[in-house]
Amino acid sequence: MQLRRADVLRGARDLLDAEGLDGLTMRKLGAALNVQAGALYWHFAGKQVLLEAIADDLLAAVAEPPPAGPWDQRLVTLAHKLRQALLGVRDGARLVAETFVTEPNTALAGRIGMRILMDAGLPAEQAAWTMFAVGHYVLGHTIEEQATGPDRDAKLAARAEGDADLRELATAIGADPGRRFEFGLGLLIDGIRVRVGPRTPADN
Amino acid sequence: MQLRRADVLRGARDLLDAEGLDGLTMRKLGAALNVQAGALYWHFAGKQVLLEAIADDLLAAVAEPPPAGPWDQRLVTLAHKLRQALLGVRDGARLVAETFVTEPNTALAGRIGMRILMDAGLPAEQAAWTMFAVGHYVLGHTIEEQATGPDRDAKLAARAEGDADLRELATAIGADPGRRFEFGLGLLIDGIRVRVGPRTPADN
DNA sequence: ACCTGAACACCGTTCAAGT
DNA sequence: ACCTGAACACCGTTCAAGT
Repeated sequence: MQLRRADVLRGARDLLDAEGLDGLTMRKLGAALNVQAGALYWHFAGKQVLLEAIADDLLAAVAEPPPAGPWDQRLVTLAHKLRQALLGVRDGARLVAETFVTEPNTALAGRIGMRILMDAGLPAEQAAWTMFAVGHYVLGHTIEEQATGPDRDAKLAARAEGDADLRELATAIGADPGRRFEFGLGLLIDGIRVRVGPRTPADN
Repeated sequence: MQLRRADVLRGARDLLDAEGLDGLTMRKLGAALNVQAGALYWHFAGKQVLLEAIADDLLAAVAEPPPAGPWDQRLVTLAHKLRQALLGVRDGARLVAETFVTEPNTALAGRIGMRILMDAGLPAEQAAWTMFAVGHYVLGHTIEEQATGPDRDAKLAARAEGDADLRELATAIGADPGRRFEFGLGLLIDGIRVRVGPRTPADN
């Protein structure tokens, strides 16, 4: 049974989950698919291209617009879908960060967010810049969230000895990432609201 | 003349600027310092440790608090210093993203931001979470900003054919990164203001 | 204390040759 | 059309041995 492009993609995702981004090598991927490493180059032009394909695959779920509703709710939904997409595979955020806006689906996600904000009354440029800000926040947050901290929290805690502020910081980073994400997203939404103007009853 | 730890660090930074993160290898670094690659392991336990040292070095400038003043102004100053620090070397943001909160100076920067916000009246946990959000935004933005787009803008522009929204997005990403950064930071600041409460004359 | 030389176990990528 | 085998030019890391 022959290898198809989709098989390579799925194998790469599995290997990524198992070994992390640094452990994902063409040779291991070949072995996992019972094929020589060189054979992969028939399906993908190079490792970089393969990584981009995985990244784009990951973001496919973000390519369709959230259901109608008030702009802030729609935007929150979009941001959550983006985070969930990045969390869909180990080191997903780092992977996307290294290929970023190149892929079709990233652009589509940006397009959708822009529409939401333009419908809310923002001019095109502001809408675009706002989406960049939201995207950057989500990406930064998720990279940190996925940074495997086997010793990370311990290291920070060790350094926090005798420094009340650092102790507080260490505790805060140990909190549920989902709630932290929500909080930061709320800051952005409130900031956007200042520019959009308060909701009117007509928005429903 | 013997090699000192600081020489290795400086050499690594120079090589990073010249070759980028992917081009920074122990062997090339050795060659640049007129030394065998193995010799570097006397000064640093491994490449990872060296990278972390560069990252921490980069963030040293952020470790001291901005001058007194209104909280929003101080926070903006801090965020700018952070961005400038990451821009201090090629791929600086990606580098820091891969080692993140582990380093002393990152923690110190967080501590400083926390103090600013607590002085402004925020409870400790909210102050910490707010700083994470600001940090994640800055990191995400700067990663994108440094993503060498030799073809990136061109790729996006090509895909934008016949899609007015995508064209708008492509134009917006071509804008001055500094102004884009400012805009997104402004969103966050405004969001924080909602929680801190409006400035009073006593803040000066 | 600091470095060399040489090895070990890996990489990504290419490409003739096979089927 | 799809893959093997084998090579090429690299990696990070270790470690005896030198000075």
